Amino acid sequence: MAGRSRKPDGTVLTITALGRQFGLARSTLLHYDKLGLLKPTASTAAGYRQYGPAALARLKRIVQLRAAGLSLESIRNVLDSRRPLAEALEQQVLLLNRQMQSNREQLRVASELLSGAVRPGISRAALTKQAWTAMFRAIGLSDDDMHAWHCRFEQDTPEAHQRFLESLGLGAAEVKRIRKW
Amino acid sequence: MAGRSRKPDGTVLTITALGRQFGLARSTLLHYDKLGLLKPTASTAAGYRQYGPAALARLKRIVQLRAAGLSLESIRNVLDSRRPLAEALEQQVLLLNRQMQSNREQLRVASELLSGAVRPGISRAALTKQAWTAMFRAIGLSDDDMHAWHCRFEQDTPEAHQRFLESLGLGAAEVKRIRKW
DNA sequence: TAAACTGTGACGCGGCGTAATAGTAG
DNA sequence: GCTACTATTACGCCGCGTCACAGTTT
Repeated sequence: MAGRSRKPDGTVLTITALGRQFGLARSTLLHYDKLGLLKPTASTAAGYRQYGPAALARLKRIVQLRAAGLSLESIRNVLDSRRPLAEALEQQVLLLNRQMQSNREQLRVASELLSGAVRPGISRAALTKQAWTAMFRAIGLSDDDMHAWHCRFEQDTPEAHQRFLESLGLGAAEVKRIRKW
Repeated sequence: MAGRSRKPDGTVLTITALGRQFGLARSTLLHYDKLGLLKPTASTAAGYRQYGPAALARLKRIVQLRAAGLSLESIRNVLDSRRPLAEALEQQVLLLNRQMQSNREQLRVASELLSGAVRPGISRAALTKQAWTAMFRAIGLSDDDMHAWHCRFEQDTPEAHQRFLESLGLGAAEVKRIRKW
């Protein structure tokens, strides 16, 4: 019995079975194998891929990191300890912010074209920022109140604060300035 | 002179010159030609592409629509009147919203992994929404004040209001609810 | 003649999906 | 022998960038 219980999970899966466990297609796992991202634990005499518990655990991490949008190459570097995880994630956050910035810009252009070129003079950033401060004043907040509000936001959830400022279309410089303020 | 002044712009550009006018690479225009998106107006005896005013105008629209993120295929359909512009733009807005949703989700996952799996029970949406209301209360706003604030935001810049609510990670249903409120 | 252009065609990127063909397991 | 798997190889997508090689213009 000790021999049986020593190994907590002796399951060995074929490629399609493993895919089903994670909602992935067979072609995906074939691709990962070819890239060297996820190699099968062993092979049968006929060359069938066999995935053991170790491969299963590795795939779990792969799926997790892909959910954060990391490239397969980057994931491989992290899992093979060629690169610290935190570094890859921080870079990924920067990349995602750039992408969202780009998406916002495209959304703005599409909206403008849809409505037939609205107020092309004033930049959207200024508009949105102005609208915000105007609304804060409308509910009776002074500049000091706004300052206090930013401080609280920054201390509470700095990351959300960052994203909020960026969502106004502000440049990196101004975001930094306000967060230090 | 009448013959000269009848045509307002007789400029004919070579491929690289045209590219410089729009900040595009030669390879880009070669690509557009191959796709049938932008054909040169004429050709020299040696086969050199020549772009006239009409091509210039068309390229201007192409650049504009690409700034909204439309695919080259979609742009071609619009410019060749196989598809109404508004329809393509509306579909593009939907696509961009999906992409931003996806980006937000990836950003959330990346942040969670960075901070070492923080409170996996509570959803990020709830957290962010809670943080927001908490901060509003912290500066002395009542529920009625918040209501008034949302109303103002919605009337002023409904689109920005929509994006702001989505940036909190709220689902489409809740966004709709608040906007109607 | 040399530099700076032009043409065409092919390959590469990322992350797989989709055949096509042939062998294997139950 | 039938069906459901498996293997490998190659091509397609999108929007170009980047050779490589040859001809043209200045």
